[in-house]
Amino acid sequence: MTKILVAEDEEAIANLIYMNLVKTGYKVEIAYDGKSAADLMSNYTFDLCLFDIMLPLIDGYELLEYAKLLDVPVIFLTAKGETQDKVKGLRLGADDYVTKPFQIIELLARVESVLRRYQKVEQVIKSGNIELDIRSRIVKKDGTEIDLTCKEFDLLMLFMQNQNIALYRETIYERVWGGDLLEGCRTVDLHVQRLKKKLAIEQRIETIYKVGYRFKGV
Amino acid sequence: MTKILVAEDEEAIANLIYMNLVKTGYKVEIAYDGKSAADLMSNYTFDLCLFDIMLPLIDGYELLEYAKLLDVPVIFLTAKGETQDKVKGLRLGADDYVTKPFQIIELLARVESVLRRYQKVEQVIKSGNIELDIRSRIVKKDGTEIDLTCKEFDLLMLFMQNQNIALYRETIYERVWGGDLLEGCRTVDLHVQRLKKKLAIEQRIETIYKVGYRFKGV
DNA sequence: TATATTAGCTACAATTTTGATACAATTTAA
DNA sequence: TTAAATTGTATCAAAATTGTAGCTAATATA
Repeated sequence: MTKILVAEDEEAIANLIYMNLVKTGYKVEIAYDGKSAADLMSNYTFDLCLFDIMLPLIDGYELLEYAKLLDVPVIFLTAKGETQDKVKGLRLGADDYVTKPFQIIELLARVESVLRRYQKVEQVIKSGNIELDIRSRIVKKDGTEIDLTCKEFDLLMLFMQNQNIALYRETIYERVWGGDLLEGCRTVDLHVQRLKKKLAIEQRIETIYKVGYRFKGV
Repeated sequence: MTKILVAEDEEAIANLIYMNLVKTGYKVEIAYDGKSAADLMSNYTFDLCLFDIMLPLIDGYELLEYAKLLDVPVIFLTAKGETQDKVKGLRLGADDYVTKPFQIIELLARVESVLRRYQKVEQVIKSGNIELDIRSRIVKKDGTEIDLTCKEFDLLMLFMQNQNIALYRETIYERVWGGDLLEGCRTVDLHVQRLKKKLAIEQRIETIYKVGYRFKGV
């Protein structure tokens, strides 16, 4: 999951950003001052940072230097539309710049753009000895590649994205095949079966009688 | 010397940009409409493009697509401060965006920033015994040059820029040919086949049934 | 325990997808 | 202009995936 660090001292703006990023599917940490942001950076790995320039304790420019050191892309947020700041930010190596007040959709677009550029979008899901890479569509068990068909891969991806969650047959069908599951259709069962067999993970995919299946996480 | 293409129909702005870029030490070509810009792009290699969005004959968005095909970074210039345009531009893959009226120093900073960002991107991609130089469009295998056609080169470049990533036929078509892949069109398959044969790398381009192809990195 | 429903299993056939080759259309070069 | 190269379409064969059918085993409930 893609992790984003937001350093912003105005709580209202921080919350607005937080909610929208989370809703979009990112994992987000908030720091209300520069010191906390730096601490978070040294303890966790982030895929992207959003920094206000004017921050208590440590300002955005200093944070930027630190982020560059760690090779994490940075987008600056600032109330000042002043050109001088923009120039300084970009010269120092910020990846982008958004001026407050900004439309949230613009921020999201820039976030996406920078992430795409950096290819930091996380795409590998691990669970026990199973590893699924969404980008390459390669599945490994104990490090050795397992050859899955298209549907099998999609099914496993759904399971691994929803570990320890009961998935109704209807839900599975809808998410993997699209459309509605017809009465008496055994397609889902059959594919679950094939997946179990290929990966030899009979015990990790539990059948929930009259409901569907559940992939046990570790 | 770094070469920049400016496509801008307002002469006053074009001149302002031209003078400042030249003064900073860049080599600059000006096009007053989209068609001339496209012609220049096909005849010369640029390191960066500055495109106005609203242009006679061919608009900035179309030029962007062409530039992306040639792997040239693009900064959009536009009079419209509208968020929608910004979003559209960034989504389509523009590297940055400057709204008119802009301070020339801000434009210069963004130019510098994008160039710096791109110069980090290697112009020669190596993978095993295969070596692809984007600028000279030369491909070598075990040090000896392999003669590829235009499409074959673009295809290989896409593969080498996306090693170990499952590329959907739709994506491949969009990125190499542009536009949408029509139902039942076998063009991608055929070119992959030809590429495999010419380079004798059958084992390095894997077919992903019902999805597309994957170039195995080393 | 009996019964009805639900899920597991196997085989097979239909469909879809891909590989290979030939050939025509178009563009580029001589 | 002619020749050569590139590019895409058509066709056929081969391969893989996918879902149905039919049977058996398991489960829940009365």
